[in-house]
Amino acid sequence: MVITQAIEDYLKTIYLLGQGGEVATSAIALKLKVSPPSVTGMVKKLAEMKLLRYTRYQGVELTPAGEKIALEVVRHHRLLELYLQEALGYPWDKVHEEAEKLEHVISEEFEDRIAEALGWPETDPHGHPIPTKDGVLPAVAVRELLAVETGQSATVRQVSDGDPGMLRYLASLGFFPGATVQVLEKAPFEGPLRVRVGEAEHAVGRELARHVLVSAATPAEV
Amino acid sequence: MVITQAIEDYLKTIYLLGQGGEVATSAIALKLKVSPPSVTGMVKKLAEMKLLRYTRYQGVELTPAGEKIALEVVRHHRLLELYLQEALGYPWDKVHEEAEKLEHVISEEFEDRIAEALGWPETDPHGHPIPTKDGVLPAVAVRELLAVETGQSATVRQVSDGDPGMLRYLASLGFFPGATVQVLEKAPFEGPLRVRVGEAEHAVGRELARHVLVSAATPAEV
DNA sequence: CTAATTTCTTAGGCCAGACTAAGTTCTTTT
DNA sequence: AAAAGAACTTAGTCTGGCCTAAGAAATTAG
Repeated sequence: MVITQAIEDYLKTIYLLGQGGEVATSAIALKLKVSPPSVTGMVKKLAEMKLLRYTRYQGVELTPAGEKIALEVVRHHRLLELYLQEALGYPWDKVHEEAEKLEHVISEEFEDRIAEALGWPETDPHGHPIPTKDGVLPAVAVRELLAVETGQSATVRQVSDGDPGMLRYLASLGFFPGATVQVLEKAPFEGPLRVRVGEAEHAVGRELARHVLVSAATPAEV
Repeated sequence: MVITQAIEDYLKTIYLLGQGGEVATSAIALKLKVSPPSVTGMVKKLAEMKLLRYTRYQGVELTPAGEKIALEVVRHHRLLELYLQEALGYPWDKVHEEAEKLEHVISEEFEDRIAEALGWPETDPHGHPIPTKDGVLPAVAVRELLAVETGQSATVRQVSDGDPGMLRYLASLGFFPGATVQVLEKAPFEGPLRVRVGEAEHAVGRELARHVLVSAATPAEV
């Protein structure tokens, strides 16, 4: 059973989309930028390999074996992101793209050495937890910024990567892991949020806000 | 015109085998561990792409365009080898294998950043010159250890990578770039050489000696 | 509850890059 | 210079991973 790069990419994507549930083939197609029939084909193959369970017309769910591989790839990805930033001085918004290519190629040895160089870190530059070597994803209690009550404060925990443009924009507003944010006002319907981040106040669209995850404010630690 | 990893590997291999001349398809097949027909097929395609000149039943030679790509890959490879050793503490004999995978994947940005971190180095851990960004391979005047006169001394310049076992063995005898070696005696026919490396004396087979390149002794710099 | 729409799958093909088996052409030997 | 051997190529296949076009199931609408 040979695990190709394509397979790794499917498993990783399914894992990230799936966090606790079935994943639709169309969602996978969208994320991987391939056609839906390609996904169906690959998904059948992965089911044969016992890396996931597949029910026609319904969806897909990783088996423990599939999840294990996915977590290895995610670990590689997040360690690489952090390493690129910390050791090579990559800007925040460029680490994702490079890690995307390297994650499929590095050896166990490489993984260990950068993990060591980084002091066995637990989160990547965007605040995402790094799975451990034995395939456990440290749980973090976060909720969407949208869920914060008007007037309440919270600490930014994660900012979703993927789109460098959005990431740059969020960064320009001050949304980094660790930053404190206060929700001043939520416009009704799908209107924007008024928030305070550090000194500044901004209006933030809902779509954008959905990419910011926070935990209860812990001002002391900032 | 899409340059795949396979194409990069062919061009690199042809370049390294070719240093000034035609390369036989069988040599490529041997090095890349593919069948001769596979090489013929690929070589035809590369000729179409104007990356090399190909004469049936004869051999192959890179065009400037092909050589440019080859040199980029070689630059990646050698920078990576050095980075793995210097920055991540890889042992001498393991850098090659990892670099072999990474060389096809890293971006220009990555290349620049590790080059900078290393202080724009000129040779890799095995003593091979690193091509510059604009595709020039710094010339180094070296000859085979076998060519050294009996009684003469020389400075080790390069040790060919590729086979980790051989590399480890050579290292155990003291053959690093920079080491001084004296040829004490050459057995006739294909017999071994007696050499002194540092304090120790060793008998070295011709095959092994062929992998050690030296320049005129410059004791001062050691 | 049927019809329209969306979502997913099947069918059939393409391309890259590898392979084996069966020729060619070049080289060496005698 | 003919024959034997080595080196290289052609022919025909296979596999992985993708695609489009067309059909089946599930969902939503009326």
